[in-house]
Amino acid sequence: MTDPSAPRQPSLAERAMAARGNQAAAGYLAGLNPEQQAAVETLDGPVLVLAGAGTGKTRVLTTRIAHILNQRRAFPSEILAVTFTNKAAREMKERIAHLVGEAVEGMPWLGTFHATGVKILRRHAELVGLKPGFTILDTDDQNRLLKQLIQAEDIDEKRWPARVLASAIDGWKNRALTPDKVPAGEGAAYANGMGLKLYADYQARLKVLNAVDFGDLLLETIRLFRENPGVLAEYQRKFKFILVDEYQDTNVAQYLWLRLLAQRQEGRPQNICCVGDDDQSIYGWRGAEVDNILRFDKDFPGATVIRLERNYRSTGHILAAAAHLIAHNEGRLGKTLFTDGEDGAKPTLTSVWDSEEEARSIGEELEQLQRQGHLLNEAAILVRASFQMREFEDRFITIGLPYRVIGGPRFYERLEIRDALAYLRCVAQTSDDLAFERIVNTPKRGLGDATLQQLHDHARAQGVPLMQAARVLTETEEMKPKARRALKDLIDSFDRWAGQIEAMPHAELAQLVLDESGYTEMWQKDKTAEGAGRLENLKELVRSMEEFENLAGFLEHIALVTEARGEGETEDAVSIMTLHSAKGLEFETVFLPGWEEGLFPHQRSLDENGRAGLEEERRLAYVGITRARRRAKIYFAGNRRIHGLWQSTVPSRFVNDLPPDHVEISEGLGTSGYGGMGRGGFGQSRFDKVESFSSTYATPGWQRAQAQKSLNDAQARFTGRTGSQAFGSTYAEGRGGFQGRLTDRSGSGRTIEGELVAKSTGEPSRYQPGDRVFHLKFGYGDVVSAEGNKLTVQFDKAGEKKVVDSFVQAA
DNA sequence: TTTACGGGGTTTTTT
DNA sequence: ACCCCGTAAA
Repeated sequence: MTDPSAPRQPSLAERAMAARGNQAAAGYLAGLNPEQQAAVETLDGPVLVLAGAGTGKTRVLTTRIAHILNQRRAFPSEILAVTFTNKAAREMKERIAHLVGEAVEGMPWLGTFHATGVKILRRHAELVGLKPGFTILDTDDQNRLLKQLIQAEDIDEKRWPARVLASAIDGWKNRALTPDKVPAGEGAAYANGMGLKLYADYQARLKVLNAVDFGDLLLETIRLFRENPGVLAEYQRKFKFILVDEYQDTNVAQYLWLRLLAQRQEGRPQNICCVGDDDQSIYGWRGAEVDNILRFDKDFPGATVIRLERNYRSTGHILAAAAHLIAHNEGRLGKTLFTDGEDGAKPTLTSVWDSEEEARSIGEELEQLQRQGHLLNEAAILVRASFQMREFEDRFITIGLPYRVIGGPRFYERLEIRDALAYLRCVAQTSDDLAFERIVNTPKRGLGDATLQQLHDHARAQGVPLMQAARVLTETEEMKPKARRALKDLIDSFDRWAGQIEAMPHAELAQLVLDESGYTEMWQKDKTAEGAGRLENLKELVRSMEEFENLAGFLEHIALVTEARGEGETEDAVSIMTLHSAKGLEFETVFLPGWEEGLFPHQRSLDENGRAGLEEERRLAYVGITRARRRAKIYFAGNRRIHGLWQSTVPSRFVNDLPPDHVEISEGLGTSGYGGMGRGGFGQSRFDKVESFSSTYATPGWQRAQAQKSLNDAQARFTGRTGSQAFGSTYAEGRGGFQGRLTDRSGSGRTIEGELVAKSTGEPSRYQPGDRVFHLKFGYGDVVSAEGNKLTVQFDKAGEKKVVDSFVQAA
């Protein structure tokens, strides 16, 4: 192992080359610390860069590529750089462009594992029994295909859902297990031993359909390499340098894929550089093997290991808290982050009564920060599970605080988008059976199961695609006249559209297809909020197509990319997302709610993976804290509604993993919280007082809460609040008859909201009771009352909600 | 073709 | 408690 503090002196030749009149040379290395510089300049042999959170990982990766190019060690086309997500690939590309300009355009091998896999596979498709135009199935296609196979085997779909099998197959593929390699025991687990057979059937069916799923993009490439050493050698020679981002997230298949490409050639070790952080491995549940990073130097003997521990992101106390927390994990390579920066504010720890108070507190802290000039864009709420998001959304809608939910349903996975894409796939490739099946009766054309079955039978008998079968059958008398006419119309339409591919811009063609097929109309008839939203999405889809060369190019792109290109999110809004999707991001202020046993660490993680599960959860906590630059705010509630039931909860063990010296116990909302909300009247005996209403709260949750009082007192000891205080403010609010009364009491609370609202619009409400309005999230509804800018609306679907009028439009 | 009911599930997510 | 899905019945 090379001592990172003593970077290798460049050879004379290297220095001469570097001096070759390149001004940028000095520039790109200048701002690096010694370890980063070593990571950039150690070009020969295997290198593992253990990059802690916020230590400049991406910078090292991109600078290293710039350095390779600058040193003329390889052409841009000879560098393989792989990431996990498109987002990471995009970011890397942008940052390299920053360093080396146009040269990045010559880097065709910078991309995700899967995109790289497709690229290789398309070139050699015939060698693995595919045709070059093979389609890439997504999860949905996969499920429908599996469902067919399950039905064919007469297996009870209820007991053995297709998606369970899909995820089993996925898991096998993550571990590079082809049907012949699956351990017998595992193969038997599904449907009394049918699992393995179904997996094999599925693979056979994919071949017939000339299709692959995501897992195959890697597995088939591995097979290609193994069965064709010549092809492998070609790529091994081609890739002079290999760089891998987030190495701790690689699964077995990706690992094998990399190993094949990185095999030593002619006795020389390969120039592979993997960057990762074992402490940020949070995807074990989807097949990531932390082990890959832990045993890197065994896989690549003589590897240089460089640790990046100087953190440029967070203040001292935040780092100390994160470091102390993660130190509770065993089985890590061990890094300790440090900073030369200021200590800053200590992370805060706040105990709240329930999730509602949690949302209210965070909302008020956000408003307070905003008044101090803090951008909402620079704040994020990171939750363990997505159901936690709703509470925040509800609260923020009520107080009119702009927010953004990151990572909801993906654009291309939405029903309407998938339908639209299926139409386009059929236009582009008449043999795409899965796409055809999807839209044959969408919108309803009276082409039901019976017709489809007929098509299937014929198609299978003749060995032709469904659309071809349909073409033949409509020429005969075998079908009912009604179905026959409908089907004929559809086929004719597809012929017509396909004839237009060359003749008109593909975005226009898409619009034409959607309109003429009746698909647009189908959603226009749907008057719910959903319908309107879906039409919006369809418009967005057509718009986004313009960025692509042609229809085929567009379809290839979306098969690999699940996110829509983000419209410039310009509005200042707080982000709400899961801890998982926060990896790689950073914010000035980070709120970490829900630190309770069972939720975080999640019970299921503990149940299913025991100690390993716990450690992964703890890494998740570590990821959460290290997202913060200046403020990290941790919360735990004493009660939380889970699956609709109130459950009393115990603070997370991670709370106790934090170093007391670096954490500040927060008094909740300070003055604006208990006192400021005008509930001071409850005073010291708040608990007793509420208790006297206990008949009103004779819910199981409340009873449990009372039984839990001693536990809460224990919490209170930790938070420095008395037990009764820990019971918090408003159990009653939002529940039945006390709502009005407590709302009245909270006059000062309304003032806070009033200020905010006044700031945002300054106008009296444009709406009156009885007005029909539309809300993006809740759909259509009638205004019940209007008070300033705040409306109470009875929504058709979502029930009565308080919203700020700028969130709705007249309907 | 729509609607009503029952049943099952309810952590994290990419490609 | 709620939501999604699929099936059965109108």
